[in-house]
Amino acid sequence: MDKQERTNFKQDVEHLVAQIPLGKVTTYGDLAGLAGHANAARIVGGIAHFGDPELPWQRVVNRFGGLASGYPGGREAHAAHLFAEGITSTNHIVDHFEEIRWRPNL
DNA sequence: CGAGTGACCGCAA
DNA sequence: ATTGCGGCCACTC
Repeated sequence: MDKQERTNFKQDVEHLVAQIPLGKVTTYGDLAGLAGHANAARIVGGIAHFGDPELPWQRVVNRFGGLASGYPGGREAHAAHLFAEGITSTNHIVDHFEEIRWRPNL
Protein backbone atom coordinates (compact mmCIF):
# COMPACT_ATOMS: atom_id res chain seq x y z
CA MET A 1 0.00 0.00 0.00
CA ASP A 2 2.82 2.34 0.74
CA LYS A 3 3.92 2.21 -2.83
CA GLN A 4 0.40 2.82 -3.98
CA GLU A 5 0.11 5.89 -1.79
CA ARG A 6 3.30 7.30 -3.20
CA THR A 7 1.92 6.97 -6.67
CA ASN A 8 -1.26 8.58 -5.45
CA PHE A 9 0.69 11.60 -4.35
CA LYS A 10 1.85 12.36 -7.86
CA GLN A 11 -1.54 11.44 -9.24
CA ASP A 12 -3.25 13.78 -6.80
CA VAL A 13 -0.93 16.65 -7.50
CA GLU A 14 -1.22 16.32 -11.23
CA HIS A 15 -4.95 15.91 -10.91
CA LEU A 16 -5.24 19.07 -8.82
CA VAL A 17 -3.03 21.08 -11.13
CA ALA A 18 -5.12 19.93 -14.07
CA GLN A 19 -8.19 21.27 -12.29
CA ILE A 20 -6.89 24.75 -11.68
CA PRO A 21 -9.33 27.07 -13.43
CA LEU A 22 -7.99 29.63 -15.82
CA GLY A 23 -7.18 32.92 -14.16
CA LYS A 24 -6.43 31.29 -10.82
CA VAL A 25 -3.25 30.10 -9.14
CA THR A 26 -2.21 27.76 -6.36
CA THR A 27 0.87 27.08 -4.31
CA TYR A 28 3.19 24.09 -4.10
CA GLY A 29 2.61 23.86 -0.36
CA ASP A 30 -1.14 23.74 -0.88
CA LEU A 31 -0.88 21.05 -3.51
CA ALA A 32 1.41 19.05 -1.26
CA GLY A 33 -0.93 19.48 1.71
CA LEU A 34 -3.97 18.55 -0.36
CA ALA A 35 -2.11 15.48 -1.59
CA GLY A 36 -1.54 14.47 2.03
CA HIS A 37 1.95 15.83 2.75
CA ALA A 38 2.04 19.50 3.65
CA ASN A 39 5.83 19.43 3.96
CA ALA A 40 6.37 17.73 0.66
CA ALA A 41 6.22 20.88 -1.42
CA ARG A 42 9.59 19.95 -2.88
CA ILE A 43 8.19 16.81 -4.40
CA VAL A 44 5.55 18.88 -6.12
CA GLY A 45 8.34 20.89 -7.67
CA GLY A 46 10.03 17.70 -8.75
CA ILE A 47 6.84 16.41 -10.31
CA ALA A 48 6.39 19.75 -11.98
CA HIS A 49 9.75 19.36 -13.65
CA PHE A 50 9.48 15.68 -14.55
CA GLY A 51 5.70 15.32 -14.61
CA ASP A 52 3.33 16.18 -17.41
CA PRO A 53 4.65 19.19 -19.33
CA GLU A 54 1.16 19.84 -20.60
CA LEU A 55 -0.15 20.59 -17.13
CA PRO A 56 -0.66 24.28 -16.24
CA TRP A 57 2.29 24.46 -13.88
CA GLN A 58 2.38 28.13 -14.73
CA ARG A 59 -0.62 28.51 -12.45
CA VAL A 60 1.42 26.99 -9.66
CA VAL A 61 3.55 29.39 -7.65
CA ASN A 62 5.37 29.35 -4.35
CA ARG A 63 3.71 30.39 -1.10
CA PHE A 64 4.71 34.03 -1.67
CA GLY A 65 2.73 34.09 -4.87
CA GLY A 66 6.02 34.49 -6.68
CA LEU A 67 7.14 32.73 -9.83
CA ALA A 68 9.11 29.49 -9.72
CA SER A 69 12.89 29.35 -9.91
CA GLY A 70 13.64 26.74 -12.55
CA TYR A 71 10.73 27.39 -14.84
CA PRO A 72 11.57 26.69 -18.50
CA GLY A 73 12.45 30.03 -20.02
CA GLY A 74 12.78 31.78 -16.69
CA ARG A 75 10.40 33.73 -14.53
CA GLU A 76 9.72 36.09 -17.37
CA ALA A 77 8.22 33.28 -19.42
CA HIS A 78 6.21 32.22 -16.41
CA ALA A 79 4.90 35.73 -15.88
CA ALA A 80 4.11 36.06 -19.56
CA HIS A 81 2.10 32.85 -19.54
CA LEU A 82 0.17 33.95 -16.48
CA PHE A 83 -0.49 37.31 -18.10
CA ALA A 84 -1.83 35.47 -21.14
CA GLU A 85 -4.39 33.88 -18.83
CA GLY A 86 -5.44 37.20 -17.38
CA ILE A 87 -3.16 37.01 -14.36
CA THR A 88 -1.09 40.12 -13.89
CA SER A 89 2.22 40.04 -12.08
CA THR A 90 4.46 42.68 -10.60
CA ASN A 91 8.15 42.22 -9.90
CA HIS A 92 7.74 38.50 -10.57
CA ILE A 93 4.96 38.38 -7.98
CA VAL A 94 1.36 37.65 -8.91
CA ASP A 95 -1.04 40.52 -8.25
CA HIS A 96 -3.90 39.92 -5.82
CA PHE A 97 -2.35 36.54 -5.25
CA GLU A 98 -4.56 35.78 -2.26
CA GLU A 99 -7.63 36.71 -4.26
CA ILE A 100 -6.88 34.55 -7.25
CA ARG A 101 -5.56 31.75 -5.09
CA TRP A 102 -7.56 28.69 -6.13
CA ARG A 103 -8.67 26.21 -3.54
CA PRO A 104 -10.25 22.79 -4.24
CA ASN A 105 -12.32 22.96 -1.07
CA LEU A 106 -13.76 26.27 -2.01
C1' DC B 1 19.87 -1.24 -7.22
C1' DG B 2 21.89 2.97 -4.78
C1' DA B 3 22.64 7.72 -4.29
C1' DG B 4 21.76 12.55 -5.35
C1' DT B 5 18.96 16.18 -6.33
C1' DG B 6 14.81 19.24 -6.45
C1' DA B 7 10.28 24.73 -9.74
C1' DC B 8 9.65 24.31 -1.42
C1' DC B 9 8.52 25.49 3.47
C1' DG B 10 9.43 26.59 8.26
C1' DC B 11 12.25 27.63 11.96
C1' DA B 12 16.67 29.03 14.45
C1' DA B 13 20.77 31.76 15.42
C1' DA C 1 16.27 42.27 9.72
C1' DT C 2 18.92 38.69 7.26
C1' DT C 3 21.14 34.31 6.53
C1' DG C 4 21.61 29.27 7.01
C1' DC C 5 20.04 24.79 7.87
C1' DG C 6 17.05 20.78 8.00
C1' DG C 7 13.07 18.04 6.60
C1' DC C 8 9.90 15.76 3.73
C1' DC C 9 8.86 12.41 -0.47
C1' DA C 10 9.35 11.55 -5.20
C1' DC C 11 11.84 11.40 -9.56
C1' DT C 12 16.02 10.76 -12.40
C1' DC C 13 20.69 9.18 -13.52
